[in-house]
Amino acid sequence: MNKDTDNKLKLRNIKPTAMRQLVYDVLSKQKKALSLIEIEQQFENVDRSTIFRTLKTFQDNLLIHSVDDGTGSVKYALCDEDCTCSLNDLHIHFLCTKCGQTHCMKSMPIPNLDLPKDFSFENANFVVKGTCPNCK
Amino acid sequence: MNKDTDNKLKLRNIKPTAMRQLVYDVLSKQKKALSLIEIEQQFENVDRSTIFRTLKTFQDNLLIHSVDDGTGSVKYALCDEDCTCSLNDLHIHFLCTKCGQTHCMKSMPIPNLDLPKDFSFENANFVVKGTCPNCK
DNA sequence: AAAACTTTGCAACCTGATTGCATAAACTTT
DNA sequence: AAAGTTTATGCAATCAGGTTGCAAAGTTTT
Repeated sequence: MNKDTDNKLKLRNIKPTAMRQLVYDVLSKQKKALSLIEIEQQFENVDRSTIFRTLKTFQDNLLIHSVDDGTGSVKYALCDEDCTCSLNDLHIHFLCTKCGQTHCMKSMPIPNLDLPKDFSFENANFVVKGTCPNCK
Repeated sequence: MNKDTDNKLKLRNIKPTAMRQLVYDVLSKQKKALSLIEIEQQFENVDRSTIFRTLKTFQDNLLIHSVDDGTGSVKYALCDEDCTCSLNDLHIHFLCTKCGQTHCMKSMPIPNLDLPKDFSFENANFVVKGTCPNCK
């Protein structure tokens, strides 16, 4: 029962159940973004749908954001504490084609775009693929 | 038996079977990118796996490119005639959140990026979401 | 036209995501 | 603190898109 985790959840108006604390802790221990399955594998006997719903709750409350990196499974990563999941918080994600890890490039915001007339910008998913420093 | 389609396929070293001509024609009639399922629905009695393999052949031979727009189904669109599916040919795709259509923004190349040291750039998928002119 | 290769159709399967429903746990209200 | 209400969890089942194995049909080569 981690007091710190507890607070992080409460700050986002998420009732800190045991399950949620566990999932939060898994995410916070990782620098990379994790898939539902990867999170599931961190536990022995936790049901997939529970984690699924936990992640949904987290995402609805802006505690985490998701990335579709094109590998077929959506990845999840903690947001920064001041994140509101709005345009300013969008950033590039990097998928290493060797180790398969997906990194949040929080220092690289999605670039500004001049969309053609009458196209509106709401959101964006920008995934760069290549080799990460570890696999170089 | 369309002579023109026939040539387009041959130019890419694809044997122009009836099936392939049909799939090509469906793609060329559309401005937007189409999913496997959407293509399947254009026909009465064509097997999904055949279309799947047709698309694979097309993609292997650089006749089409695919986009993962995050909707859960990969979309396919014809490449330009001079496309080599290399970095220069990468462009932004736009997913309209109202009509669900995915457009190739061929006039909008993927912007240049300064990746942190030791990250290499191989490829990128940049999908912008918003409202398209039709749905405005 | 026989042999060799390619394409197609069918059925089956896989994986990740998602839902329905019943039980369990946590809050509320009296 | 008991009864009632809401919320969270676990299990089983389902769904959708993607993908493969295999045999039949169609092509090409010899």
